[in-house]
Amino acid sequence: MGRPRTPLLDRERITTTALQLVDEQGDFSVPQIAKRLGAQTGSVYHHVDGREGIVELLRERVASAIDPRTLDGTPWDSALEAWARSYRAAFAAHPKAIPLLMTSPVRAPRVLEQYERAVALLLDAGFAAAEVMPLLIALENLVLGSALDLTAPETMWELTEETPTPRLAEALAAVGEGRADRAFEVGLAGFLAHARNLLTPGA
Amino acid sequence: MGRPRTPLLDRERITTTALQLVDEQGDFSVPQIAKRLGAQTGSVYHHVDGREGIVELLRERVASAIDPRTLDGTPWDSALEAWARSYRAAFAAHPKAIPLLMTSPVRAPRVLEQYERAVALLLDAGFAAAEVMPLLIALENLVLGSALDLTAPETMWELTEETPTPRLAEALAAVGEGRADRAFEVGLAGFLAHARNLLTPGA
DNA sequence: GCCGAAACCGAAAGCCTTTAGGTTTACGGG
DNA sequence: CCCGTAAACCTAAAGGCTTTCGGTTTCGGC
Repeated sequence: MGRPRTPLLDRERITTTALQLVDEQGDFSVPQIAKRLGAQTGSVYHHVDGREGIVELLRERVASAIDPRTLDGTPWDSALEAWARSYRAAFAAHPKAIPLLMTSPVRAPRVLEQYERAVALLLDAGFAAAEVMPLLIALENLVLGSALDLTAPETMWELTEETPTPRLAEALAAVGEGRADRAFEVGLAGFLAHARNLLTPGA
Repeated sequence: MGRPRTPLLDRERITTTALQLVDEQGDFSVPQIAKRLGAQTGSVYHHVDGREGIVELLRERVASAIDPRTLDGTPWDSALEAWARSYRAAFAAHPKAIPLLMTSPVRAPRVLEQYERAVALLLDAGFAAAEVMPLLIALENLVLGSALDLTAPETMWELTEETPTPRLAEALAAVGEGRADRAFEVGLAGFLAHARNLLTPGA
């Protein structure tokens, strides 16, 4: 006991282990992390700001896969589309983490910076200040919502025989594998068309 | 002790108390419910299928405010729009319940029936079977996402002084009060336009 | 070589979910 | 009217979680 010769814990390893647990189970706990890293539960708290702090580390880790250069592209709508796709791909790589990340406020600097740049992109494109956030929020809802769908169909609707829903079952069967992807494409196309029309009506 | 002359607990009262707690705190626990109803924790489990069962009761309760007659309207796009607004209003009445309801599968018969009828509406309108679910999922994402925004601005982004985000702050200030509502309107308009164009291209 | 800081352990408080067995009351059939 | 069964509640407990606190050993800078 006492301080070990080579450290057992650090923020990197804690984050990696937490993400592994989330990918496997859809959730994590501090004792689980400690056990996998061969340490005691309490020791984790020396490196991290409580459970919420670990969630924030997960957010940074997942969001680090978003390519910020997409926001440098032109024209603005192509840049926004590329950003949305990169955003979605990052979260799609860890679909089970999405419920965890959607329900707590965004504190992570990396993520806030991306939004700062997205706001700048739209303002520079000529959107009114009051229009920008509604657009970005709508886009975020689209990205996260459709990424949430990636956690298997059964996760969202649980069809039972007591409640017959033949046409719902039919529609679910018809769309097949790429269900979540198609919902994303549908939503994204609609969003971009509407945004373009907002900027230059009837163009 | 023993069986009381007049019952302390039933599913109705448990649901109502749970919803009160969620409206106040954004969450509930079984001991909290029991305490408010003057019973012991374990007794609640005689009426309800565990914590998950209470969540499902909450879903039914909240969703019961959705007006199913909206889906009977014509034309299909007006009906869908009315349904989306009613759907959103129901969840907007209990914004803090949304994180709880978004992360667990839908089992509630009342809710499944609504989806069954929405599918029927779109199929009868002429949409291809494979198109229906992507559309409904996109709409659901829009409704729940923008309803989630209603839980106060601070809940979503926590701006700190260490990470300067002037233009994000500017955009947030510019949109002001009705932020979530505007995001919904923007998203809904875009969605409907896109759906109409899917059915009759270029009309 | 010393001393403060860092990293870990052990233990504990206080919450939670869920199950099990015991006790009293209500209700329906004989 | 009586009696047995089922319902509704309580007490108790197991096992998990988050978080804090004090103690112990090791590292690193001076």
